[in-house]
Amino acid sequence: MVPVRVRFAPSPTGFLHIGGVRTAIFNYLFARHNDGKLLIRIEDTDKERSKREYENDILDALKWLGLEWDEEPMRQSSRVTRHRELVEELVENGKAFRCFVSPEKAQAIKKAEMDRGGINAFRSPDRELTARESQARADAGEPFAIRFKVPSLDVSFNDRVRGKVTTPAHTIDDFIIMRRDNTPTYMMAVVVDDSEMEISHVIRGADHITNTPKQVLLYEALNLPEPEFAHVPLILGPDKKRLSKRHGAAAVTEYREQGYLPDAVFSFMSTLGWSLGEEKDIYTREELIESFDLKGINKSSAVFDEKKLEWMNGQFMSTLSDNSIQQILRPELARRIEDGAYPHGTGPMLAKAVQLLKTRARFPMDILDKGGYFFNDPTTIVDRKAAKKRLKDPAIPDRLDELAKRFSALSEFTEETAEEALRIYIEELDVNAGALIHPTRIAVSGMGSGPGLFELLVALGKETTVRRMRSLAEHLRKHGTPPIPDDPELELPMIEPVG
RNA sequence: GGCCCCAUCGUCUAGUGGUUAAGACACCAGGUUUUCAUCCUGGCAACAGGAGUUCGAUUCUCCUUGGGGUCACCA
Repeated sequence: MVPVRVRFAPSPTGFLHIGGVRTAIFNYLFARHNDGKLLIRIEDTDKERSKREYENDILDALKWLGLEWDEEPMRQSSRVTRHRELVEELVENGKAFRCFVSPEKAQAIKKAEMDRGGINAFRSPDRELTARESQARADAGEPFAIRFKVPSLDVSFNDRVRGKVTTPAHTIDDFIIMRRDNTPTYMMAVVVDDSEMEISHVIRGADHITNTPKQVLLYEALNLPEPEFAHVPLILGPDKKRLSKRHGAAAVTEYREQGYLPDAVFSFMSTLGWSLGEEKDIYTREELIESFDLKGINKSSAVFDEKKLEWMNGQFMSTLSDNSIQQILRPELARRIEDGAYPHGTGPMLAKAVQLLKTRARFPMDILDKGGYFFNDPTTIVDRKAAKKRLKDPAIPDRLDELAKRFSALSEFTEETAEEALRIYIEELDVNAGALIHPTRIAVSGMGSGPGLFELLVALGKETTVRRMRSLAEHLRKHGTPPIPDDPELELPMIEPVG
């Protein structure tokens, strides 16, 4: 049994895409499950488009997801000498040949074949040039690329996901293995590198499926053992088109910025297109490593459902300790205090905000974004609907004032005493509890919904509660309407430092 | 268009030659005289179509349809 060695081989021509991540995850899982190695190979043979910044982005994204690799990442460009050697070898033993046909001409030949409805792949007119003539033209300085001389036998390989895949030889072009500028192409480089890196299993996207027969041909010509192949189905957008930048946040780093937890993304992507056959929705990293198997990979492509990812993020959030959520939020909170968005000295409110809001939040940042009232007096009521519905009774200002007065008189301000005070008052008024509870919630938080009222009041403290209630009462009396934002599109409450 | 691949609720998936075809997300309705963005309960909702094999097909075979991939001197 050969040791398991797999590789993730991104090309640094763009940011790491959420679809690419799944391939990386499958490779990682397969390696860990089998006590094998995961290697990274940067496929940068396209000098024009490869950028070092993308390379860094990709590596950062992998680290963020906890996809630790073994051995140093390798750059394919560092191996061109070796690639050339083997190209040369293929030319010498007649398995590849110099092709002097210009790119334009080759293109025209292919187009002509297609136009007449032909089914034959490109066969270079130069494939049967004698060695001597070929050499002579090269010596004369005529530009050439090197093409592989595709044999006439059909090619097949065994795919661990789809089973046997067979391709008729006449559908495979005499493909280029070295360009006219003397640089080896991807097709040549992958085969040589996978072989020399001793890759046991090539796990990659299904978009590579049609490349595989060509690579198999190369393995045979080079007399190298083939790895196992597993082509995982592509991920689709909601429109059933292959997932791409057009579908919104596609770069992994964007998910990180949006507040997705690495474990949630990891778990979600793992179970997209793979399943164990049991009714379980959420797996931990350990469980995934424990049970991952190529057999569980589906044949059909899957649509990426961001709503479900969001939900899962919420699930993972609730497994996090208050402390680690605070940890995540602390830098941003510090920034907001620095910017003056929140007053100094409000840092300690973070613990309370996290405690009360974490089960309701799907992203850590929700706690800050929707819980600004833990740090600041609300000056407007963002939830217009709630404001209109809950504050229309003209008796509300007086009631808020009266309740505030009663709260203020409490020697101990606890959930029990606060609730008792409110209950007594509603009984006196002979109204529903909601008639007082909702206006109070809006007064202290500016929101129509949130944590249970009494725990919220206690978390904010008596002083703050009373102040905010009186402030809303005053506004209502003075203006006759709730302080709703002028701009109906306005989403964030206007913030003013606490006086 | 050629070639390759795929096909169970809107989405992700489970499943079997005979099942009330299961779960999750989403959605809807309740659980509230304390909201919802948490939690609980319930509901809606699928075997693409047509032949064939079979006592019996969602399951096996073929065709059709639909979807995807790929057809670079990119990777």
